[in-house]
Amino acid sequence: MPHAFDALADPRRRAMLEALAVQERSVGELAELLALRQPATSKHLAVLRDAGLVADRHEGRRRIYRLVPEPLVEVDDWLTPFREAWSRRFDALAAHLDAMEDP
Amino acid sequence: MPHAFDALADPRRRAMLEALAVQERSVGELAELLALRQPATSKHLAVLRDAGLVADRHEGRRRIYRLVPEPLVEVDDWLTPFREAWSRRFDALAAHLDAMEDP
DNA sequence: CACATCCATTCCGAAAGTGGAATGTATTGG
DNA sequence: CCAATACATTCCACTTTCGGAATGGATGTG
Repeated sequence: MPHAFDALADPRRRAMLEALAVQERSVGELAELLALRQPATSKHLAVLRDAGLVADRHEGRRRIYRLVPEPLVEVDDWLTPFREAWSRRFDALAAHLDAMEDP
Repeated sequence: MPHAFDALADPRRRAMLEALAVQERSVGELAELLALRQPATSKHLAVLRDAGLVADRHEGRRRIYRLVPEPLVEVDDWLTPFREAWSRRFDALAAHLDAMEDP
């Protein structure tokens, strides 16, 4: 089972997640949205499912995929130690701008 | 030039960024920290550099790498539309727990 | 000026990711 | 029951990625 970061490396898979964040969708709808063929779409969805980022249910002969946001929370948590690093940057920039305004 | 998400897919590169978030380090120090050989370390650093996640400067015959957090801000921004999705989940969970406490 | 150190780069071979075509399976419609 | 629809899966070629070994360049040291 791969990590969420592995699944997020592909831009089409990120686009799938963006689409699923709006509403759940079938494989065919996702394929049309991303201009992908059906097998490629199913394979990308399998990667997302293995990473726990999507889940699916059956509805007639269609398969409806929905977003599972929990792994993205882990990504968000991973970013936490870095937020301090870039807030330091913004603080430095703000101080610099203040110094420019103050003659 | 690859996207930040491509660089983040590898766990060792993520560990490098974590180490560089604490302080800047030379290639040799990173190699020892991650138990990688020097060429492998340099290659991973090249990926991070191409993604704009690190920068380097020369200090004698050593090369010192430092974190460049800006691309991580983009990752953070990408997560924004999803935060609503998982806050909805937490709200639903909280409501559920409230209902359990309330007989 | 040798010689060692620190690192980037190149050249392999192995492994993994990706798309297309074909095939298999379950469900629906006639 | 038979054909069509909606997917998943398998097989195959192609490309990319990755590590190790070897090499080369630049900077110190004696």
